[in-house]
Formats: sequence, C-alpha cells, structure tokens
Amino acid sequence: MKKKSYHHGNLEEALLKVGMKEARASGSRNLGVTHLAKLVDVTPMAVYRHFPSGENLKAAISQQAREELARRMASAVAKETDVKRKFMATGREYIRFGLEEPGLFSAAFLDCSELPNREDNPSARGILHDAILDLCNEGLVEPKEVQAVAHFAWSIVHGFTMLAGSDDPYRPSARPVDIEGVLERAWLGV
Amino acid sequence: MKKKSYHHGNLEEALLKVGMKEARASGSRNLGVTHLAKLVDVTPMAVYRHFPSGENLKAAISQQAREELARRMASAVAKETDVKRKFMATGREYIRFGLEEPGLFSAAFLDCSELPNREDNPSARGILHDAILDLCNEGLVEPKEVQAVAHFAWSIVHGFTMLAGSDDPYRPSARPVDIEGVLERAWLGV
DNA sequence: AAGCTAATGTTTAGCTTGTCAACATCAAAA
DNA sequence: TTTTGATGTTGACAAGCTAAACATTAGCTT
Repeated sequence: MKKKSYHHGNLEEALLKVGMKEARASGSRNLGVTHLAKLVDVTPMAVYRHFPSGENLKAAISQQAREELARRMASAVAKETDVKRKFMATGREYIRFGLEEPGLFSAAFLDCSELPNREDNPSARGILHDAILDLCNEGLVEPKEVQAVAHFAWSIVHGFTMLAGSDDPYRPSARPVDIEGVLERAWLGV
Repeated sequence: MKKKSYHHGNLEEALLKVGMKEARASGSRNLGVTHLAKLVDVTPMAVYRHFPSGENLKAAISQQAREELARRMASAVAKETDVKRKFMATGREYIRFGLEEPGLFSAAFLDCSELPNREDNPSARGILHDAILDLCNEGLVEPKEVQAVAHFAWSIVHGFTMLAGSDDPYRPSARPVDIEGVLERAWLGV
C-alpha cells in the first residue's frame, strides 16, 4: 500500500477523498480550502500545490461526485438487457442517487463557472445518450428526435430529483416520492 | 416622492432593490453584506439593523426573485381563458423567465437552507396548483392525480429551464431552445 | 416646547478565509 | 554528492462577516 513520505504520499487524492466525504455529509457548504486542509492535517497553502485555487478544488470535487453518479448509472444500465428497461434504469438510478445522496447530488450540480478540466469519464449524459441511441436502433425513437428526447428526459429527471430532495419540495405532506410514476409519465413523452 | 432622512428613508427597501439589480446581473455571486452596503453607500453594519445576517439578506433577495417570477406567471395566466392554455402559459412563462433572467432565476432557486420567513405571496407553486385545479374542475385531470401532475409539471419545467440556462446544457450545438416542444411533451403526461 | 426612547447608522475591532511571497525540506536524477 | 523540482510551512495581507459600544435622529409624551 501507499505510504506517507512527505505527509501523505498523495495530498491531491487525500483532498478529493475528504472533500467527497464532506460533500456527502453537507453538500457544498464545507468545501473551503482551509477547512479541507485542516481535515487532512495540512497547511492551507499546501492545497495550492495541487489546485490552482479554491474554486478549482471545489470544481474537482464536484466532478468526482458527477463521476460517481455516472458509475451508478452505468452499473444500473448494465443489469438490464431490454433497451427500454435500460433507458428507464438510467432515469431511476439518477433519481435514486439524488435522494440517497443529497449532499453529493447538490455538490455535483453546483453552479461551477469553473468548468471541469479533466475529461468527464463515463459521464451521466453520455450514458443517457447511449441508452437513447439504443432506443433509436430499435425504432422506438426517431433519429431526428434523439436530442429532444435526451433533453426532455434529462430535464424531467433532474427537475424531479431537485424538487424531491429540496427541503420544500412539491409535497405538502412529505409523501413518499413516486419514482416509478414519474418514469412512467416521462416515458409517454418518448 | 420618498426622502432621505437618515440616509435613505428605507434602507431595507434600498438593499433589496440593489440586491435585485445585482442578482439580475450576476446571479448570487455579488450578494454579500459588504458589497451591497457599499452600493447603497452605507456601513456594512447598518445592514444588520434590517436583516439578522448576511444569509438572511440573501434569502430575502432570493424570495424577491421568486415573487417576481410568480407575478410574471400570474400575468401570463390572466391573459388566457381556456384552462388548458392557462396551464400551458404557466410553464411557458416559467421557462421564459429562466431564459430571459438567468441571474434572477439562479438567485431565486439558490440553495437557501435559510427558509424565507415572510409569506410567499402569490407563489409560483400556488399559481401552478390553481391552474391544475382548474384542469381538474374541467375533468381533464383526476382529483387524485393533482399532486402527481403538479410535481411532474414543475419538475419538467424546472429541470428544462435549469439545463437550458446552464453553460453546459444538453445541447452541443447550442441550438435554440424549443419551449413549445417541451410543453407539448409535458402535456402528454397529463 | 423639553425630553425620553426606540430606531437607525457609524466606528472599532476580532475572527475566519483565501491567497501571495519567501523559506524549508524531501526525493530523485545527474 | 550536488543539483533540482516537488511539496509543505510560516508570515503577512486583504476582504468579508459580525459583535460591542457609541452617536444621532425621529417620534412620541408630557
């Protein structure tokens, strides 16, 4: 296993890791340079050896969160064989992620003007897009409609998750969230 | 017209006003106590005579933005007579607001753990809900389905707007946003 | 009109953050 | 071994939020 030569053999990794932990627990509130540095037992300035700015670090963590979402979606899709079910699994897993990991979810879609620099390996959008292309191959969606369907599907799922996870969602009685109901309605739009 | 006795006859109003201007121009980035105080030519501490904290001020501005959205929606609905058209107008105006006033929109739905204290006079949600109740009265929607329809409609519209207004929306070619197309699809869900 | 009181601003100052510059140290190559 | 680049630390400063104490004004009260 890796050891601590300097302090950690890999501060960057350590920061991202603890950053993810914080994000999981409290969204994007405690992602400051000083705070994270303290958690890793390092001087704030040490952070700048690995990230050009605090904003950049936050953006990196945000992307980590996005990648975790993508992994979960990919995994869910892989469990299905039918193209329609694959497509549905995409949206279902997205919503589940948002509800089960509200912190990561909000961190993932944090308003980052600082766009991610590294390539967005298996991105959630890519997975959704692939699922729709499959629908297309089966003749379930017009090739011309792919973009529109993608945007629609993404919108409904993202919006739903956002609202369902909010403190003040569209549910006065805080009733259980009906994921399948939404997926059903969304499917009608296809 | 109102005068300046102390400095302004009404600092609170002045702060909200300049806050809205800032939000319109740059979202929630420049809504700090010190910055806004400077714009109104007042000491930062003066702000605390009207708002318990900076977070609270931001929340108040956020709500102002939400109220403006509600006003626009109400106005759009009032222009229609047919219940279905009223319902559609609701969503259309929401999306337009998000695209025409990206700053206000992002400020409006800023992650405010600090919930607004004052009553949300004509709220966007209330207007949407009323429109759906009208659909219900016309037999276009099952009474049992009202909540679900509301949540669905809100989700699609909110999600769509969010993505369309994002720097990195779901449109590689930055193609023009097809508002009517989404409303059409969303209607199918009803 | 004199004066008390609450409302509204200001000044001072402390604490927290983000970040620059200069310095220290370790690690690996020459 | 010496040089050098990578990685951390210390010190310092500016900016922002906010508490405490003080100043002034507006409105009543008498």
